[in-house]
Amino acid sequence: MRQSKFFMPTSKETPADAVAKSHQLMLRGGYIRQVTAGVYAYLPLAFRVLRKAERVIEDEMGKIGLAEMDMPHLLPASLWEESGRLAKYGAEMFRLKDRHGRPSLLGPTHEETFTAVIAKNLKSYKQMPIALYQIQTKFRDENRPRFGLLRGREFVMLDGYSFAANRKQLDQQFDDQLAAYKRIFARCGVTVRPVIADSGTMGGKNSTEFQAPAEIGEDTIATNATGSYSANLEMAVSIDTFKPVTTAPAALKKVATPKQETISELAKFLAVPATSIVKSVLYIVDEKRPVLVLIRGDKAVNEVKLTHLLDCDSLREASEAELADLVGVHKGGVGPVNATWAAEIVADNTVKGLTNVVVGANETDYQWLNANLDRDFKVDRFADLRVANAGEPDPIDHLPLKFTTSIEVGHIFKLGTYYTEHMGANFLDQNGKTQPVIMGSYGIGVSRMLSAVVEQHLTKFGVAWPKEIAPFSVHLVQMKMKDAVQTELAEKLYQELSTKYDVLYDDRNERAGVKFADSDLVGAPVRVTIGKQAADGVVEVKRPTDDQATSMSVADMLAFVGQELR
RNA sequence: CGGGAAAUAGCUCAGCUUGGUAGAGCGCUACGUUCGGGACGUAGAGGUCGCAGGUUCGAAUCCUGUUUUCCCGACCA
Repeated sequence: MRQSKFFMPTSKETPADAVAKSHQLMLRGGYIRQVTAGVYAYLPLAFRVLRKAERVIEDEMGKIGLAEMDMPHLLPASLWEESGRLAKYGAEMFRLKDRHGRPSLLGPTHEETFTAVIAKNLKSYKQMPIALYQIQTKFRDENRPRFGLLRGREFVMLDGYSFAANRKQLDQQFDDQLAAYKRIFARCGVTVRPVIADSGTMGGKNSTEFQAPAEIGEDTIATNATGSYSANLEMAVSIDTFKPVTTAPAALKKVATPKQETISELAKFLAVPATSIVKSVLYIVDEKRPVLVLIRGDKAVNEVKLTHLLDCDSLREASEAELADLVGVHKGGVGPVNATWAAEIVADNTVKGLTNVVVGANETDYQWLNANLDRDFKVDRFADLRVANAGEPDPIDHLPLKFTTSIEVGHIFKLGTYYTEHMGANFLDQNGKTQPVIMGSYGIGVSRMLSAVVEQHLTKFGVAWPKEIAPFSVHLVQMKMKDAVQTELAEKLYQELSTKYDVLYDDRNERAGVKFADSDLVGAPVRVTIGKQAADGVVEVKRPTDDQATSMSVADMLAFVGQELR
């Protein structure tokens, strides 16, 4: 490609709206342009990277025997009614009506669509195991799109679905996907950690996210030093190292704690450690059931764990208005003693073994002292409901957990029979018995992965693209367009290199500084500069991570390029 | 969805407090001088000041509404 014909509007200045480095780089480098919030035009550079990443995915999917296909983006809402997700998916979905008034939507994911097709066309165990995938644009009306391609309202995703007649087949399919995903990320130059993850409201097992540690990111992962344990913070389990001191139960006593709304304020006011306070948080479950959650004062409630325990579709903290209505107190005064308004009281394991604790008295500005479990309040269920803390021992090897912000670039899990049961995707097994098809679900955020790659491969002035997905493999930069000797050599090398590699030839009549700066933004694995030494058949070679270029003969350069791009 | 901020030239921003008819740098065009890390000079093109209404002799500036974008949080198969 001749750069004079290419389109990459670069700029010196950083756009004001971009915060993430990857976002800035892609805007400055002319990779993307925003069209509206969370929606971007992929300019030629980004498009090339995207296409190459897709080719890597197609290659690896082919290796594990998956056929690629393409589902429609425009879907009837009725499909989602069948699965029961129309209401659950809620505001995230782009909904529209066609001219006949039929409710429709733009596909945010395609479990339903695949299951519907399978339900009609897969009838025998002999047709399984089988798995299919597609790479296409998804639509999600995100509340808050951000960081460029990291979270868009329109984004490119690989989504794959496996269909199995039995658990063993599913396990094999899952393992194949896991291996393929590892190869895909390795080839795309993304450093990832597979972590234990939540599988969401539709259930599922072995939920594994591929997390790319980066400076920015929307997730936090907890890992130990050896990597024997790594989990998304929302699922992370850690060992509580606090050892409660048991004291003889003392008499319950009500004390005034005016205007003490938080645990730290309360601890200071009463001169007790936070570990002697039991925090009570009222949750509204599925918009109707008030559930009181107890946890030791120094810990925080993990809502994902709580959702799993309660097996609910939604939950949220009660609002001040609801607290006033149900309990008659401000936040901070809620407690488990005589909490008759709670449909259920659940507690985190940290509450076990505590004696003579401080709890809210269900009266604004009053707390009970010396409250004791079973004597003064009851707990219906105990479970691990807390957010793990950095530094706590992991549950496998008891090594301290380290927290890292990261980008979720992939997610695979064993979905099971949720959709197939709801949508009647059944088959006949060897015994002629009807069974629901067992599904697996696999996804990679392809456009998001671009952000992750850039975040992980930034250089001082630009980016160093991994060779398999670099927009160009070689950037041929001619210093002086008016120099006939340079032009002759450049044209010759352009032809020669183009037979084997993707070459961008900077044939623009620009100053050296402009060319180098743009070249840093293109981030090709090898830059070949044709300058003053062209007459001697000498060129300069530089990789994005090299501090300076190296002069070498054309022959050496060709060998070097071959080595680098092998 | 809650909280905060912003919207003026293609980009980055100033001007607004204290109303008087639009500015800078970069980019763009032409010419000249330069020519290996985003050159310099001269001359130019380019703006419904997000939109609507109000106050006023007069509004980028003050008031009201509205739209959009960004940030923090919540949410996120």
